[in-house]
Amino acid sequence: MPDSRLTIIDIAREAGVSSATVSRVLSKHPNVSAPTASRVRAVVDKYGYQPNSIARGLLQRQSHVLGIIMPDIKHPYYAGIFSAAQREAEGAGAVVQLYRLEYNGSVTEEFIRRLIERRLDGTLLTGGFIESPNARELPAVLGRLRQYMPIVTIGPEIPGFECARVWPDLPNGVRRAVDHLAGLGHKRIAFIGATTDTRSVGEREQGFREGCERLGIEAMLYNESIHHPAKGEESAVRLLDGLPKNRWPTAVMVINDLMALGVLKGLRTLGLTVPDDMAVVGCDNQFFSAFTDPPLTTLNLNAEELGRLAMRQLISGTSAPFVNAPEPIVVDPGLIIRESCGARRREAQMLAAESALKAV
Amino acid sequence: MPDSRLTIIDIAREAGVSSATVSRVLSKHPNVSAPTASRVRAVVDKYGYQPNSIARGLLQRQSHVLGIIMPDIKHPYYAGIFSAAQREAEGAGAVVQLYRLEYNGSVTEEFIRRLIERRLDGTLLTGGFIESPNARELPAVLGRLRQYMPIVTIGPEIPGFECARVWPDLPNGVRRAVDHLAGLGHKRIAFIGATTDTRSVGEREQGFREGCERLGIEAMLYNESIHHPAKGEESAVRLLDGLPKNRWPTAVMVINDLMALGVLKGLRTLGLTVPDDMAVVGCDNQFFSAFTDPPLTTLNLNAEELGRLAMRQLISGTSAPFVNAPEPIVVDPGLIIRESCGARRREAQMLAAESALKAV
DNA sequence: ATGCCTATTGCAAACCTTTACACTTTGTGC
DNA sequence: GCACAAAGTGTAAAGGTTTGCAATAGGCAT
Repeated sequence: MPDSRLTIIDIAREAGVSSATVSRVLSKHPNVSAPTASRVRAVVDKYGYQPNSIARGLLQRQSHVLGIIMPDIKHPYYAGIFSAAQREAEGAGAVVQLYRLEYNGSVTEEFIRRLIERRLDGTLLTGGFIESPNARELPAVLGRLRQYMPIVTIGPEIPGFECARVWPDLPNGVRRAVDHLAGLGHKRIAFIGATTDTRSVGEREQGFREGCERLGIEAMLYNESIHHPAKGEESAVRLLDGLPKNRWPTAVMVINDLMALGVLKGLRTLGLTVPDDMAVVGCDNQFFSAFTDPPLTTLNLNAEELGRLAMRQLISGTSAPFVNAPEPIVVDPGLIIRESCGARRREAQMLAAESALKAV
Repeated sequence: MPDSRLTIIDIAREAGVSSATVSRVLSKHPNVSAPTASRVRAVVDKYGYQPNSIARGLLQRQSHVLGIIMPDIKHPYYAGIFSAAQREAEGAGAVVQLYRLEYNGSVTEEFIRRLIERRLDGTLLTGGFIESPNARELPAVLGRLRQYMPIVTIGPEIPGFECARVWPDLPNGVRRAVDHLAGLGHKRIAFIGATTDTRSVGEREQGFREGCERLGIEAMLYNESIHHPAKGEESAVRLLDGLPKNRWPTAVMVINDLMALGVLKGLRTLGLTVPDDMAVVGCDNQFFSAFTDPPLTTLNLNAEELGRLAMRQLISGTSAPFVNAPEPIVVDPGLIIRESCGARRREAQMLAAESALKAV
């Protein structure tokens, strides 16, 4: 592989100039005469020479590589974040590396080492591992990482560690969904949450409780340990378990669309009709949510927007890395109203009644 | 940020040894006396020193960074590949970078430059851009890339360019699905494919044609330009368009599960029941496919297996980069039978009939 | 005491760029 | 003709590590 060992020195020799001049030509430095520049460029093109960004990075202490740390790229929520973040980085001439850290994992010293070693230009963290309130070591270990690179999180505030961050206003979003369901006449609403003690769960639950309380609605809470459609299917059963029919919830808010997908199937299996027997609201607005049966009403967390904003922060931070943490960016989730909550049907009925009235 | 500038020289000075000795301690080289080693380690721990992998990479001409080039990480098929590939790389102490290249993009000289510049240890390519039969420049441009790093593709053979690759046996897989539908009594089967001229489309279509021909079944082909559930919803209408009812297809094979999701919705809207009025078979076995209504029978392409195998090849290739291309690894897709094809229902009916017979 | 072998350590080159600084040449204004 | 500035180019250092080779010291056989 002759080409791959080709260095700037070889090009310089062939063009009859010094390596400095070649470097200047390649980086479009103005102080190069036109004839020299074109001679150099000819040699560069002839051999297809491409400078080694590793060597450049060493000298300039900038790798143009950004790390993204998240639990599971297969989960559409994280895929959305990653995708948008990658695009944003690409636009800035940088490239992203994925580091996986499990939902319930923790940011260990050892994990941090792997990041530091790479001398990244910055790191974007998101996932349960930065949300756990009892991770006492988190501020210290992240503080250490920050000595090497700027950090941005998509997550809640971390007590004892300030940094740039982006986060959806979950309590408000969920409250909005509860308001909507209440407006449709529901008096008993269930919430299928999670047993894991993370903020992204806690804030949803909080929003739900508050929303119900404010409206004097009966809040029924169920938690699941893992989040997968199959688990959602099971939890549909739990919703009614041991309750007389007149105490059944008439609506259910599900912690994410993946689970909601399972809940829909579970309700179907039980012979219940959505939204007539049970209204369902999900969370995430996944690509599949518009195509479930019935199409899912869901809280749009706007994963891509989160990813885009976070990466933008990170990129602007890399040029001025150690300023004080800016105000967190809060993204307000919007409710996407489809069929599963019954609002559309009701709208249609009202319209029909109206025109019937007119006809009389 | 004092720590971040800490070099091996500083550690060496503090420990009263040379940088060579520190390096040997850190890389577990045997020729270091126990007292020296522990003294060095103490200093390393004291400052939390972490070697700079950029500098190491420059010297060793190995970055332990692998590139993955694909169209869209949000698509669950690609997410599966990426996820599995990342895990495999992680297990080998390497890290992956994502480079996005649109479905219908082409591997340009400029794009290749960006990869070469990074001096990656290897590249995994997958997506329509390596499948187009009329991409005349592909062998040349990939050949150039290969001068710098080993290449593995998840894709069909590229005429004029040999490299390690992994690919599902699509014709055989689709034929298997057709056989299955024929076995259920279907005589007119539709295929919703794509207008794009890529091998992953062509091979499916080929398998479908051959499968139908062999069994004397009427093959009805429909192509869509883009693949999204919304488009699938539309294409459900096209399936019946202008046909007398007795000429309607009774089963449809859809190019992927995403589209199938839309087709299911479209059929529902038309008032058709799946699988009674129309059997549906998808392709990909996505996480949501088990939870559609009805659960989708689908051809399992095993994206994760593809990603895992490809990355494994790449990693083994990085140690011996320029050997002749090995035999391609062919993964045989399996048919996952759920409800949407009607086989389950039929099974149940036969069972019921049987026991009824016994009862008589 | 001599020679040889081994274990340990240090020296210095190499990896490939970029860039501050110095030098040469040419042009301009007086 | 001279001082000075500007433009173009080269030299060499720097970035942080690894590693071949040399050097030193100690142990052991002769």
